[in-house]
Amino acid sequence: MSKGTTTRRSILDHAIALASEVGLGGLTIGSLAEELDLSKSGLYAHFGSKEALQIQVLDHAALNFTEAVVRPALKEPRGAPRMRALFERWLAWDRDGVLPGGCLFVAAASELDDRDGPVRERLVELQQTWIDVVRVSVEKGIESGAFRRDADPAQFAQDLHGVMLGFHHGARLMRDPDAEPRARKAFERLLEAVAAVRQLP
Amino acid sequence: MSKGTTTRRSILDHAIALASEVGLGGLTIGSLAEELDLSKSGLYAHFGSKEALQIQVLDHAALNFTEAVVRPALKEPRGAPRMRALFERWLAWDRDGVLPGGCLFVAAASELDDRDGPVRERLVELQQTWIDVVRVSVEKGIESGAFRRDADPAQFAQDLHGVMLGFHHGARLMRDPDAEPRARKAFERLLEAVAAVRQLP
DNA sequence: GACACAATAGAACGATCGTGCTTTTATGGG
DNA sequence: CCCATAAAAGCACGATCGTTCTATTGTGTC
Repeated sequence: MSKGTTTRRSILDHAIALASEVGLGGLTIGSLAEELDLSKSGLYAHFGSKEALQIQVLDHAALNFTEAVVRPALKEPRGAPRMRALFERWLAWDRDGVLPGGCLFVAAASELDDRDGPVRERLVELQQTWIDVVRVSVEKGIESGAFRRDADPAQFAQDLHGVMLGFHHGARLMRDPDAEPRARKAFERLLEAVAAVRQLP
Repeated sequence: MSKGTTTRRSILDHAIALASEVGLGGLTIGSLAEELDLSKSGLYAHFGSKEALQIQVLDHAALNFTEAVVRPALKEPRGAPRMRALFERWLAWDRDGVLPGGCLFVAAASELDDRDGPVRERLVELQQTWIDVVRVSVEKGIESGAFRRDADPAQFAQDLHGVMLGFHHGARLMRDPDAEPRARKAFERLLEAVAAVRQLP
């Protein structure tokens, strides 16, 4: 791997950590360069603009997210186990992942939700694929008979996302130690609502 | 009302609108002054520091929120009607209130959730009183017999907050027109779960 | 209408922002 | 080892940031 790619990756690693705390807009070339013992211009040359840096930060975080949350969860069997893996791995990612400020996308979502431009558009794309992962997982659960035929996958996706955001708010901002068990309880109730009635043997 | 109080209020009105779009950190004295045809120093003199401005912005928004959401809802009868009023009025406040960027506290929460200092502390206080409004409303519902005795008010508060955040994400960032009906459905399910079994006459 | 004082303006400060240009240093294939 | 090229540094730019100071304008009171 060439030198440039190595340092670029190192920059992005630090950048996603920093952005998870101060937001994508709070990211500054100067502070990032200082943290990495690089010159501003040296760092800047890797991206060409702050906007390009922000987009690559989102992409880099999405890659990490896929590896840490999505891919392992999709190896679980369809139905409840897969949903539970998605949920539990997201919890772990937000709670004690590499990002000190928790899930970067939670911060980016409310930061960019009423701004326009390419950064917002990229975030929407990434968030849509995440929503789709959940939605499709529910659909597969229905097909395999684990979930009720009348379950609403899109509804489940929004509900689950709400549980996650409620957890993030309770745990991160309010520092409520009960936020996590409550999130688990809420998740289990969502799951019960879509679970197929067990066939008596 | 003295001149100073008038302009101060006008400043705060514009500031909460601006902050709902760009965040509390994105607020700048310069842009705010320009929008109000004031000099930077003239505006600045009203607050003495940006931190003080941010705190007053939060307080001002909380006052508006109480008037628009909490107070009217608390006039509704205990139980489901009051909960529904809290929820519906919050929806309206986030959807088409005076703030172009939606609920300011949603933006502030994920912006400040891993920063320290007096602004964060003030936000936590305000958010706690909101959470408490929901929690206590459930408790009153239990006392009045409208809700099950084994309902968990704190759990309901976090769940409801999650539904709201899920709606905000779906509607604001994803611009999904189905986010609102889904949020309503999620709310009704929360309500059903705590509703007392109806007594047969 | 004069006078105390509140409200606003004006100008400047050091710092930092994103960005461009030029030069130096490091890398790696022939 | 040479040398084209990649990577990084150095420096400067205009703009804007929050903040402070002093001066000017406005308001309300006896």
